[in-house]
Amino acid sequence: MNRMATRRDERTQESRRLLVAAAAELFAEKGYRQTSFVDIAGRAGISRGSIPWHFGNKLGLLEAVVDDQLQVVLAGLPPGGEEPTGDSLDQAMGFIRLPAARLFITLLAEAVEVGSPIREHYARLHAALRQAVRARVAAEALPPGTTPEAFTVLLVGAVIGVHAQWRVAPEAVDLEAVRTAILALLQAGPGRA
Amino acid sequence: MNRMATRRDERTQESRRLLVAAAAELFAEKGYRQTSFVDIAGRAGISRGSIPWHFGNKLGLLEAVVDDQLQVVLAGLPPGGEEPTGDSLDQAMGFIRLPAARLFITLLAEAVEVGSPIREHYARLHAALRQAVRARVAAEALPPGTTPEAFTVLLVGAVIGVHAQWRVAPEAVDLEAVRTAILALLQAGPGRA
DNA sequence: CGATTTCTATGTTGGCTGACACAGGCTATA
DNA sequence: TATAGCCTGTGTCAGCCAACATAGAAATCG
Repeated sequence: MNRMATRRDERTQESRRLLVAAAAELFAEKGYRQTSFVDIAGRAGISRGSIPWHFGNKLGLLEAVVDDQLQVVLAGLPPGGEEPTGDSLDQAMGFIRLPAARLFITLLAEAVEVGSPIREHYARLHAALRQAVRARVAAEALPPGTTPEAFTVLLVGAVIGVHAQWRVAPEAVDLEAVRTAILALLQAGPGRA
Repeated sequence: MNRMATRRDERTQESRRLLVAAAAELFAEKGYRQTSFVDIAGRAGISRGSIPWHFGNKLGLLEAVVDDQLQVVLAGLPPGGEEPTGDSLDQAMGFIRLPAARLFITLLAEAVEVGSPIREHYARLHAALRQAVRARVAAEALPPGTTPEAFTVLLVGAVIGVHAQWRVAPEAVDLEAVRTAILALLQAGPGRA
């Protein structure tokens, strides 16, 4: 039989929630590497030492943030979303402005900036995109002149935006691929952390 | 080579000091069993959970209190103490009013009250007294009509008072016997703890 | 430049807090 | 007198905080 939820559990979940929320905001604002534990803890109103305690290390926090935001995406559009009006990827790009999408774009852009081996993950991300938009959007409609790096950034944003807008079934999006790629990209780069 | 004292050490020692001081006061006021962790923690301004954390259990705290107060006794009289003026145990009894002595008296009285097997320790305490006052006071001068329990209480108080007043050499006082007896007495009795 | 110091940020850990589990005593009810 | 429920108090432990150790970057010096 399952245990009842205790006040301890509630406190733990609340702390994690606050930290993840604060980190998501700051990562989107300043990027992953430019955001320190002090920044996050200050915004969340929790002590700095609690971050590695909860998430092991900074990458663990990023992982929690990514997973959380992917869940936000899966939850669908905000109330009042209208029916899709087009099927080109350019239109899908418009939805990159969604907060969750903004975060992923920022993270990917940062990965490119710090020189992560983004090409290694290109194929996988591309496959994820194709799988996601196969039903409604032709992946071939993407602008062909962009560099692989920028292309990938756009792809991920598109995966998110397309999914949110056209309500592609969750099974159709290989979110695990997106998640793995983002984490690997930010982990690989050299830097102060 | 020994490590430098850190702020952590200081905090630990300060917390222990506050708790021992608060416990010593409350034990002397209300007795050992009637004093709860909440009482002690409240007076010390420290959380209740810290007491067993620092001292293992309530008896560990009592042990720390006893040791601390014995050290106070060993430290000698307050400045300005005059030379001893008498050598009877009755005079020594006057010093039972010393705060440290008051604590021990209270603890022993409580041990008697809860029915600890105080007689088992009588011989040892008596020997401690004889050893302490041999140089200046005749143990045989004690009032002979008192009950063994009250007698023991008085003995311990006298050990402390005599020592403090006449500056008996520390080696002459079997403080370990006093300490052991007090702890054993309070530990043995049945009670709510 | 290279060496040295200072600064900043992360990861680790000792110490503290308060929720929880449990035991023993007390009270109410039959 | 039994029995059940309540209350009080101790001991344990997950969670949190902040000091400490350390590494890498940046600044400063020779």
